[in-house]
Amino acid sequence: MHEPITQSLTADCDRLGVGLEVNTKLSEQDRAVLRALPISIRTLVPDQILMEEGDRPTHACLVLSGLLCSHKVLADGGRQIIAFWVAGEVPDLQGLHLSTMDHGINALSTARVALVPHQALRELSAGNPAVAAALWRKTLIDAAIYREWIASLGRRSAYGRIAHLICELYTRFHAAGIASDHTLPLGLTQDELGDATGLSTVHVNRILQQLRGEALIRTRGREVSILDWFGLTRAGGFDPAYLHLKTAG
Amino acid sequence: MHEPITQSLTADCDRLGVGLEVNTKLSEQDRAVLRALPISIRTLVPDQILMEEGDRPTHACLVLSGLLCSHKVLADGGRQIIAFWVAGEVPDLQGLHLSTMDHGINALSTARVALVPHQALRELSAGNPAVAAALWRKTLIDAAIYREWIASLGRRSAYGRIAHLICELYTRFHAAGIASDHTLPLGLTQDELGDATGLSTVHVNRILQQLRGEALIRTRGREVSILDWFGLTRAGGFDPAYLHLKTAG
DNA sequence: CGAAGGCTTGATAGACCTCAAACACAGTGG
DNA sequence: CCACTGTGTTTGAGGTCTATCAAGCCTTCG
Repeated sequence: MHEPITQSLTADCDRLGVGLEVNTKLSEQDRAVLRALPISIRTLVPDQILMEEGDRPTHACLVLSGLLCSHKVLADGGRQIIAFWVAGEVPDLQGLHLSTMDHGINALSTARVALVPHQALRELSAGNPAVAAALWRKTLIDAAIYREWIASLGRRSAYGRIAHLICELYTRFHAAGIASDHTLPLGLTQDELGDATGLSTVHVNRILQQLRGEALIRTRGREVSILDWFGLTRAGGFDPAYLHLKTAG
Repeated sequence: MHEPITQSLTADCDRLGVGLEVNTKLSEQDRAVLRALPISIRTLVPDQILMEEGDRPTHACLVLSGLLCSHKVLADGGRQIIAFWVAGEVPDLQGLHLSTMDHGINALSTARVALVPHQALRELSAGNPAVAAALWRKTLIDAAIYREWIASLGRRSAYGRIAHLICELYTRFHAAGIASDHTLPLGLTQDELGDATGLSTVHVNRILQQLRGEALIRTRGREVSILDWFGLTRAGGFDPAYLHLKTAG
């Protein structure tokens, strides 16, 4: 917990620009504008709820560190995780133009977030088309990921879904500078993995055993190492085009 | 095919404004700007492909009449429908800021579409913040629908999924002025219904029989009538909040 | 009238879920 | 230092939901 405060705050101020640059090239001027946004920083503990369905937030939330998720709770009490959010991302960017939350957001690990007033972001967008386009583009990429999840949930087997999810998360963590060496500090329980893939905990466990048995992955605690990247992408039918990474055009 | 051309063209020119007004209030001036967009009209036959995964379109497509869908094809040949698009909607609005299509778009019925150059839409957005916000907002609502589909595919039974889809499509068709009296001119085969809900044709057929047997719906050809709206919403766990209709705030 | 596409039905198989219990591990308090 | 506790993981057995296969039927349309 004894982080070098000054350095950390500097990095924090730049986190949105860095996050957007995963997908979009920004000018130094644009990044300066983003650094100037007023933020207040908050620390979340695991499972802490940031927003709930029906809320009408006035601030957007930028993830500085840790992992957050969006989720929906169904009538029968079942939970479905809709999305994962890593450092540099804004889980509730849609709040800029939709007043009421149609899902909840909570922390999955200890996490630090920066709260930014919607008003400040809207004014910035109005005055700076390049930044507005970058933010819009980011919301479109979020939607592209939703589309891939729809395909995954609708047409992939449990085996394929989990393999695909690991591929996606590794690629995104890697692009965000959080993972390297094919090792993914995932921090998810098998229960949460099930809520994301529409499977039961028990079945997630058995699929993970299968993936380990085939020497595609290794798990140590809640960290996943990918032993055979090509094999895993084949198992999940993973093609990163839908992530629209800057490096991939 | 002998439509009254003049009247039709007038309505066509206004279709984008009318479509956006389903979710967002526009000024008369904004609608005038939208009417001034350069468009070229094209007629599609059922199953005709408009765009394929990997394409880099230069025009956006506005649906004037008929039904279109977005879909993904998986490695094993399985198909998942990602979204349905009705009159007034723009299936590939994400193309404004994402250069490469990550999914395909095709017509499900005979359909008329208007092609609008991306460049014209971008310039319009740059010069008119209200219209830009309306377009952005529409892409965010598309994403909200994706989120609901993720929850549906992940956590609802076949029975709930189909009931929910019928509720959603009736609500959207109704908002678009295409359906009324709880009768939905759906025009989908059971095969297509299965591709949207991640189910086999055979199972879709059995679920429809169940819904009919419970007097929730009636089908005549490819038209669905909802006999018991409240019962159907309960069967599907349907709450229209996620559609962010203008009338609902 | 024939052909094609879509709908319906039955039988069987398999994927995945539920329930229940044992096990592993980290954190806590005595 | 060691029970104790709680959370998460693993295992087994049985059941349910949904897929697959195969065939017959019905409607539409040329």
